[in-house]
Amino acid sequence: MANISTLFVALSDPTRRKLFERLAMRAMPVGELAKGIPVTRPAVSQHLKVLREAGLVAVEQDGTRRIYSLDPKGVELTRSYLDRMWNRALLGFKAAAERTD
Amino acid sequence: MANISTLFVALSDPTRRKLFERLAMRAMPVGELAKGIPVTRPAVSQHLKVLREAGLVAVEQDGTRRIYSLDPKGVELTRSYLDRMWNRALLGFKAAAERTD
DNA sequence: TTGATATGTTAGCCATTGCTTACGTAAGTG
DNA sequence: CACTTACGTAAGCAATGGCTAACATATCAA
Repeated sequence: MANISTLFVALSDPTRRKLFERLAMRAMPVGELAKGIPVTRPAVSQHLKVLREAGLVAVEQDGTRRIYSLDPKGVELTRSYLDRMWNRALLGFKAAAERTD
Repeated sequence: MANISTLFVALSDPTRRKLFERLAMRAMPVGELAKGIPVTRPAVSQHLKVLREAGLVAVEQDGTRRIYSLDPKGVELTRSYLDRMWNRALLGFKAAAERTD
């Protein structure tokens, strides 16, 4: 799981992001997630698979239901990628400023 | 520019991410960016347009060349979105833990 | 102006992907 | 056991998107 590509692809779809945002509020089973989202339940399952394989959400079985929740792992990986790029840019700006002296 | 959708869509393509990463190292004109990337220069221009409209890179004209550089704005917006989701999840975990007591 | 350099834009093609419908599966209930 | 509930999977379709080739534009130099 969880290369950068998979993470950004997962978060690039509006429906998937909506699911992700609701799971950030609180853990939920698939059926409840499907309500209030204008796509069918199978579509939700497919989206959850993408989010899960990216490491952005986690599943826990409870009887016949599967409780999905936000997975810190994927969030952290995405954040660290952006931080890395940001730090690179800072170093670059600094180097450029010193060359200007 | 710069709704969350546009940002994640921009970063979800490997070629665009490669351009973004190189611009994080240092500012560059289009021609130099196109070298070392296995797509044609027009494709690079199209990708840069997407990154620019997302607020992830900025342009500055220098004669016939256009120098692209990383734009902190888009990076910051993406980071803050992830932080927001992460904080939501923390609140949720906390509330769930208190209900368990 | 003429030419060269550097870049953006357009049209069209092919692969990807998000959606629905239909089906498969597994855990509870009578 | 049969039945229901909750969910995942597969097939097929329509829309999106990234790519190339060809063209348009703009700046500088001679």
